Amino acid sequence: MAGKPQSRYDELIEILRASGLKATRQRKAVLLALSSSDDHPDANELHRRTRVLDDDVSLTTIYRTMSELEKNGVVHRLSFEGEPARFETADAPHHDHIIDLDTGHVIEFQSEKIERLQAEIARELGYEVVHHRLELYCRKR
Amino acid sequence: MAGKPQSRYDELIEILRASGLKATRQRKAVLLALSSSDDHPDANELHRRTRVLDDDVSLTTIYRTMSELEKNGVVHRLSFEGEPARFETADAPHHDHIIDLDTGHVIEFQSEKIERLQAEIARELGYEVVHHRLELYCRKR
DNA sequence: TAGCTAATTGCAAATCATTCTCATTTGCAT
DNA sequence: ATGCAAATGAGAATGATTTGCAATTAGCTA
Ligand SMILES: [Mn+2]
Ligand SMILES: [Mn+2]
Ligand SMILES: [Zn+2]
Ligand SMILES: [Zn+2]
Repeated sequence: MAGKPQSRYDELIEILRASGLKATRQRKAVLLALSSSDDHPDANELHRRTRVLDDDVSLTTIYRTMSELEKNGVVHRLSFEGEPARFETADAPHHDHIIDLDTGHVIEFQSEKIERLQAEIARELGYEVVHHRLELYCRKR
Repeated sequence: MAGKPQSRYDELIEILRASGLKATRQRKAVLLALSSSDDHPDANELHRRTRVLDDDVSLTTIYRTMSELEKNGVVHRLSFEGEPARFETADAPHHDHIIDLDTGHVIEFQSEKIERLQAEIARELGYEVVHHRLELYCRKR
């Protein structure tokens, strides 16, 4: 019986185990790299960041790990217009994104009202929202 | 001086001309195929439908025409999770989409409230919404 | 109507992101 | 320490979309 995780490192191992995955050297590095990121890296960028921590992790493993963790709700896959997929850990509370069309910067926001309206609209049509995607492509005013 | 378009056919020609494009046999066929569709075909499906009208149009031209018309706001490109891009004419009033996760069916909806909230949120952050994307991935309840 | 020319087209090759194959390695339960 | 299913890296494969280029054509002008 495992006790409470004693360190960040043990925490990562626990997250992986909880997802039914072996806590490999590579996965620990990828997950540490992603959870240390406060932005939304794509696979290549995440690969670069992971290599800083452990230089022997392949891009293939980045993709595989993201897919596995996505299945288990540990990470979210974002796909903005015409760009390769980006990733973020799913530990922060739900939010949606504003994409600055000029700079490419991504800003997060939350709107309880919008969330409620979405559910309402779906319900009226006989549906229940499993998940959704809301992106605002904007320009500074 | 061109008068009012006399037929559906002339209408298409006019739309193309207004976009600064030559009204080629191929483009007329693609645009007719798309504007006759009441769903959201992807490039291959649109290619099939176009060939019914004119059997000599390449898939490349489908892609090129969609890109040109998208630039001119005549068509919208939709990209749902993990699927190839789909297209729709931009003549209908703005709406967003519900994707039935079980059947793949796409349902359209409009919510003036949500649209307003989006603009409001962006404004508060110093932005103005150029366009957005709202997709509800749902299941029947 | 004929001729001109830049725009357009089809085809094949190229790109790009992502996935798959498979031989080799490794985590971890016993 | 041992065994084996799971995981990994390298490279090939895939699928959607774009691009290069030589041949064709729309839409002027004369
Ligand atoms: Mn985010
Ligand atoms: Mn639609
Ligand atoms: Zn949301
Ligand atoms: Zn909308």
